Amino acid sequence: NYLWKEIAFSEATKEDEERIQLALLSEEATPKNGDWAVKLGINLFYSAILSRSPLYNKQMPYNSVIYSAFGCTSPSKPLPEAEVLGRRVGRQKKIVVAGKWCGKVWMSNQVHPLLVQRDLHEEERIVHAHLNPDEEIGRKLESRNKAQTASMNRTAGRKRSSTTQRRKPVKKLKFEPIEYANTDPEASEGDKPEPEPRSIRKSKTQSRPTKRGKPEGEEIPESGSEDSMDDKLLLGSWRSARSLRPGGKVTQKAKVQQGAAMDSYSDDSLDDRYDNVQKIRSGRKTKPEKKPTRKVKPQPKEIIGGSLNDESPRERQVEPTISQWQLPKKFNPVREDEMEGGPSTRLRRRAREFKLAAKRQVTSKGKKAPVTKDAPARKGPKMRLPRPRAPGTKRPSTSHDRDIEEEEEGEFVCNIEGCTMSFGSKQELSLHKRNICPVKGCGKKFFSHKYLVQHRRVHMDDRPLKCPWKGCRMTFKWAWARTEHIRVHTGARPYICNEPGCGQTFRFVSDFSRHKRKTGHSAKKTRK
Amino acid sequence: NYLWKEIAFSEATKEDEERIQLALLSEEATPKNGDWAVKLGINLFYSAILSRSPLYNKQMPYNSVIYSAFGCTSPSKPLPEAEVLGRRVGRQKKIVVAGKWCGKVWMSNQVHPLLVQRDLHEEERIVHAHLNPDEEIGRKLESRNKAQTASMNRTAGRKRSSTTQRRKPVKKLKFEPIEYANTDPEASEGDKPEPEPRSIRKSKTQSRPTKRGKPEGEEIPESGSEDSMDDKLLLGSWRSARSLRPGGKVTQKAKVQQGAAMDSYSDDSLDDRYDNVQKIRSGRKTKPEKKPTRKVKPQPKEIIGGSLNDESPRERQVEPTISQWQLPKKFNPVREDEMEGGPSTRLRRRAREFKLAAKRQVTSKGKKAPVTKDAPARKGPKMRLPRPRAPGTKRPSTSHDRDIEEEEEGEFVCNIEGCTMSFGSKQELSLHKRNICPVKGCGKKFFSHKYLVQHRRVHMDDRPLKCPWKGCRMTFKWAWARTEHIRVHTGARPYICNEPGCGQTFRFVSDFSRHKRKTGHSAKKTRK
DNA sequence: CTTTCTCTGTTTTGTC
DNA sequence: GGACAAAACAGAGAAA
DNA sequence: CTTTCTCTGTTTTGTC
DNA sequence: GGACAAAACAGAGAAA
Repeated sequence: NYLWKEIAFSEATKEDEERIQLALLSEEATPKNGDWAVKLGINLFYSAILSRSPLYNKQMPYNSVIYSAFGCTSPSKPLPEAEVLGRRVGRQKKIVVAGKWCGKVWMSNQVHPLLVQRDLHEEERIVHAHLNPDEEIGRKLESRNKAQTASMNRTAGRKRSSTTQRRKPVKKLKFEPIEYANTDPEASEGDKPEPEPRSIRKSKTQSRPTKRGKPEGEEIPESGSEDSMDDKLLLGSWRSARSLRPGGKVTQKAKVQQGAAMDSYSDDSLDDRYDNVQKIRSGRKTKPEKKPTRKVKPQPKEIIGGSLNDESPRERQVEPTISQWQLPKKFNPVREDEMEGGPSTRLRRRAREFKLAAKRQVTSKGKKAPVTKDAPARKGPKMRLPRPRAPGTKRPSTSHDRDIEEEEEGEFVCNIEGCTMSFGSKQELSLHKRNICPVKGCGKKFFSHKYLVQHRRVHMDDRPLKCPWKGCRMTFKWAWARTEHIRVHTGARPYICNEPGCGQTFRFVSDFSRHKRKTGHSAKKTRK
Repeated sequence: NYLWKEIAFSEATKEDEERIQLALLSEEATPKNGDWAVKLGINLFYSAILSRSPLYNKQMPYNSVIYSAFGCTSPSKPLPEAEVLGRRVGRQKKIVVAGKWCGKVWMSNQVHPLLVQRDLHEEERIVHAHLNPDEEIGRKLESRNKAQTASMNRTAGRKRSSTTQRRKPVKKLKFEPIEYANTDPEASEGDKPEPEPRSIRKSKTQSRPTKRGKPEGEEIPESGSEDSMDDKLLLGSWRSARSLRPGGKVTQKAKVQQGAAMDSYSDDSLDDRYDNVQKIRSGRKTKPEKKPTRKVKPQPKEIIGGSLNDESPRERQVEPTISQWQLPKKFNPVREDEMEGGPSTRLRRRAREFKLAAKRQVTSKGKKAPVTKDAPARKGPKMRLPRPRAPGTKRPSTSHDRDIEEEEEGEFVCNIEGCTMSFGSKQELSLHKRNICPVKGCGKKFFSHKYLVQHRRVHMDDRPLKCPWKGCRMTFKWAWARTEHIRVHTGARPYICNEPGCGQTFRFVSDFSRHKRKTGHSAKKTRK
């Protein structure tokens, strides 16, 4: 029973604004909509509703404009139009560093570029400049309909019934969402690794070798440093065949280059790099590989003694000592765990699962594996000081010292297809060949042997993928985690429910998938 | 007017506990003490007081035992003795992941090993196992006085008057604090770099070359990969002479190795690695190098256009685009800044200083520096795709892609003593030689030319030093920051005021130094 | 105001 | 179609 | 319970 | 003593 006016928000009177504010309180006003803005990844109404809750204002970085327009202030005291030539004034107490902390606080100062108020020309430029993968499609829309986008934030707050398209882009918008919802073409591109000049991808040339799974000519050091690129991070009992085969010893040179590829964004590039994993010492029982808690376990005396006795003032390093504190599980003498092959499910079970898996773990604990005797005590110094050096020479700097453990161990090499992993004990190799992670306390079983290699990163501390956002310190083990994380910065909500009349948007696959599961919406895939 | 009982806390009656609780509320009960516990880095009384404030319980990770004993619960309802064989039960809702986030939340679940309750034998083992640099001296004390430590948390809550030493360690404790206060011998060791096999330290052999500051025989690629180790991170206009001289071009190989030394803990090892810095384009005015804000600046159209036009679906990368969003300052056409040499103070001025420095910055903006023309537009694609590659070959994975910028630019090489830096413009070199940071918006002046090289890391996003704590993701640019951060985990408070009767402890130099400044305590240095 | 903690330019310490 | 890598999904799950 | 966001084992998509 | 690197200091300053 109200005749909707069609005016730009900037021209709205106080009365209009009050009416908008009231509309937001209405019961019928559900936060799901089919607005075209949603198709761009911005649910204005939804955001406006949330903006009125003090709980959520920090969680809407990209919605600061909406927030200032429809936020918690009482309708009678409309917020000042805070936009001056694209800069917001006031409001924020202090200019928050972008990415100082990549948490809620951090985000509260960012504005989605599509929401930045400015004149149309500037708008176009910024939109172009600020594109990111998740907004790619949005940008295409944008360039076709600048005027619309520029005035976008003035159309917020209308009722759902008025959200059907009133401007030119109508038809295009109707079609675009399909692509927009599920493709991040450039994010994918961004994750592409720098191809190794030649020698890295040789796994392709090795067509199912039946014995030892190792192609010939592999260790030819033709390309020198590049060739040893993926022999980095030689942690513990797993290591790549290449570093192993030539002499059974990893060269110092290879060690120096360990960190070389640390920071490529490619998920896959990890595969080559994670050719090593946390050390497993079958002679000692370890705690389940779960996050350390404050519980401190008693530890065998002689081990600690050995570690401490090593301290010559010059040679002793801080990391090994600290590591021992951090990782009491490593030396945990408790022996009640049993292993009989880990679980194998489509989905992870976490935390609780770990404990169970740990119980099931490790059958033959009596037999000592080769070369595992006094390793723990010698570990620190050994790994930090590969060999005595002349005074005045620098040690080659190894990367991620805390993650690197010595690469002695017996040679139990996997002979499966393209697999080049080796282990310190027959048992570990056996588990590995049955697609079971041999890490103590893990014991998970996988459908794919290939994945087993990637799985190792779960047990390592390295997080080689970095958020590309300036100043953001977030790091990741998985490319997908990074891909989705970036949306925290961009504010993109690329998942849009196709259900007629729903139009809910989601920033993360997981939430979209839950939505579909619960509501039954969008049974068919949005994409293709 | 109360006769102090000397009983173990575990044997205290409810009445005793109530009395203790009340004592904590007393006005005379000041949080500074000279208790022996303080000498061990733990101020029990102080902690007990703080533990009663809900504001602080999260900030006392290492004090959870104290917290549960003297915390906020009302005296009439004494907390359950929550320690069972060294594991705390109840209280904590869930086992918090150690280091999932290295913030307040993270720490709230840790217990200082010296506070863990268990039998004496276990205690000894744990204390040894959990040593960290800052606790080194404490450990020595500890091993001499096990019994004392084991019962430590039962002696809390007494009045100050009773804190003078009642047990054997008295005399030793009187002497130890001197060393304990200021030395972290092992933390220092931990930060030692891995020395480069030979070629890195050659700056020593180059004794004050007068022209171009470059020793002969430098570019001999004898040690191959090791030699190029410190030519990593060739960002922008600064780069090391070594990568420059051999051919004026950085080899792809060198690039591949960029990340190699990323994670050594050495502060100094950074020096060799940070031979490059953010790109400065003298042809364009940039914003002061300060943390990005949400303000989005209008940008020159042609630049954006150039950037966007580059997008072939395969070649376009995500990082460059995002970088442009993140770094609008890079393209900021505002031209009001002036440069006339930065400030030179003993202490940093931050934030505000930046703005001032920016104003003073950059004198000769009219002259175009060589080779700076269209760099911005081409930057992204160029740096991501050093050259066309055959399909199917991987790109060499560069580390920290977001930090790397192309290394074209003119050759303005510093000829100062051991300096090997080069710049894209005469102006930049000139500033550099006057010990002024040529980064736009910085312009700080330094006392030491050497430090200028280290200073570059301030302008880079890389944080190659990692917290060695298991699971902690904190990263640092400065070794000292890391060294002090580790105390967050260990709970160590190695700074102890020597003023008779004061005995206050501090975890960070800064706080200690403020204490001394304000109180006049400990005018003479604690250490030697 | 407080406490906790990080950043960084200069000073101090340590080593050769 | 096959093989393979890259990307995405879909759940679990932590945190507030 | 909610929303926001990360982790990871498997599935889907893309490329050759 | 000198030169140099490594460590520490001492302030600023952010955050709660």
